[in-house]
Amino acid sequence: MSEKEEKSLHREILDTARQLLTTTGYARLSMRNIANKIGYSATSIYLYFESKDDLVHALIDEGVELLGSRLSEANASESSPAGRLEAMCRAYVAFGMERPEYYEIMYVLHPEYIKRYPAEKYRKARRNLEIMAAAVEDGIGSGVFKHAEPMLAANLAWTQLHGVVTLLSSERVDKRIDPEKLIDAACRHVVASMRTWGEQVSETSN
Amino acid sequence: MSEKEEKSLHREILDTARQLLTTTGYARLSMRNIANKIGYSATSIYLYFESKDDLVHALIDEGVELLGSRLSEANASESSPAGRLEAMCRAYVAFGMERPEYYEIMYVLHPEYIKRYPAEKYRKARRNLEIMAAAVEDGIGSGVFKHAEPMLAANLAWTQLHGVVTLLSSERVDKRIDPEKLIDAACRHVVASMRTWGEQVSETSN
DNA sequence: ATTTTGGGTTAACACTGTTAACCCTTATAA
DNA sequence: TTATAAGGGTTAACAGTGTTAACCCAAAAT
Repeated sequence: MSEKEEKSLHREILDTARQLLTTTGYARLSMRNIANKIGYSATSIYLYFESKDDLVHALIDEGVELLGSRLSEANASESSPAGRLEAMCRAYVAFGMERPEYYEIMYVLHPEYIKRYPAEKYRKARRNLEIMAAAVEDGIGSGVFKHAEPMLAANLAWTQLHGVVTLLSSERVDKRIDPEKLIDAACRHVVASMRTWGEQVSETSN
Repeated sequence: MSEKEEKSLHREILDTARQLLTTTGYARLSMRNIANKIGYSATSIYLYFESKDDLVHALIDEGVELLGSRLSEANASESSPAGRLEAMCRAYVAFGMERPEYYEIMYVLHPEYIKRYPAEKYRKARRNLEIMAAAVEDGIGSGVFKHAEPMLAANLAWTQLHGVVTLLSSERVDKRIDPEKLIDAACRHVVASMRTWGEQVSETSN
């Protein structure tokens, strides 16, 4: 409270929570831990946040924003639909691997432990997927991608990337598998599948 | 203690834990909850299990076994490598969607909350992936699949399926997407990608 | 001068996993 | 037969969690 006392407690709490989250992980992000770090009592946090979930939702917001800017950046770095899509895939995985704590509260934690992300805020989160869907649509428009449903395709891509991120960063993938190779395969894979969609409707009988 | 008193407490604890897990989820699986249901004190559980993690590991064992039998069954239900692989994909996702509580403790919970699954037991869990890898190898052998690294391919398939299961069952996928369609796309997709691997090494410049 | 209010506190509740100390019955040993 | 040991269970307690209720005090408003 020496130099910047108008740095509202709301901000200070959020800053400390973020720092605690990124350094020690969600498991050790407790109201009392936050309060201790800033020299207040734990209950004073409730003057600025409805609940711990409310606080975490604010952090999720930051994460969504962060990922969004990464995706937009990747999207702008390439011109072709395929190039844009692949760049975004790599950006998505990179975000997930570099900021596992953010990723955890955003996409991993069970809704049992952390209350539902408010419906209104969903739109911003969904926007991120729509950026990818747009690239898919462009690809379809220019004929390089053959796919009937862009949203379905984008979600399929998302599940692939999400699977790679979560299994890798929870260290469940066999160590004999090179993570970089897996990531690379997944990203190239997502793009490749957009090109060849029609051929796979054939029955898998042989 | 009336009819079957030789049903050891060890078993009784495990049975109650499983029931509690599958009905109320991991979030409400506590030592005291288990103990109350069987009329013992919470600490008596420690006479039969080292810790809560130890107990959960036993449940994970069951889950691994369950999934394993499902995969084997699927593997045996078809003859062609492609058919076997696709059947296993569907079996994997079906297991994940039907038994989300098992799936959660097996593949979702952060190692921060639940201690590392013992290294020795890993082999059994890994066996499940190896069943899938075997189908991939067979496909390569018979020429229908073009892939250099079966283990990498199997892991890539795994990440795709895992992503679908986790995002769907945590209800993070937009409701306008039909879950069945997404699952179907993912499974067909995994198989299809095995057939056309060589073509995707080309640069994504257009 | 009195009242209201904003911003903070402490105490407490109901949980969690886990440990230490104890208790009682049964089986074993001297 | 008596003393000892062991098995199987208990209660009390610790350190931690999110959250609520009651309180307290200084500053602003009436």
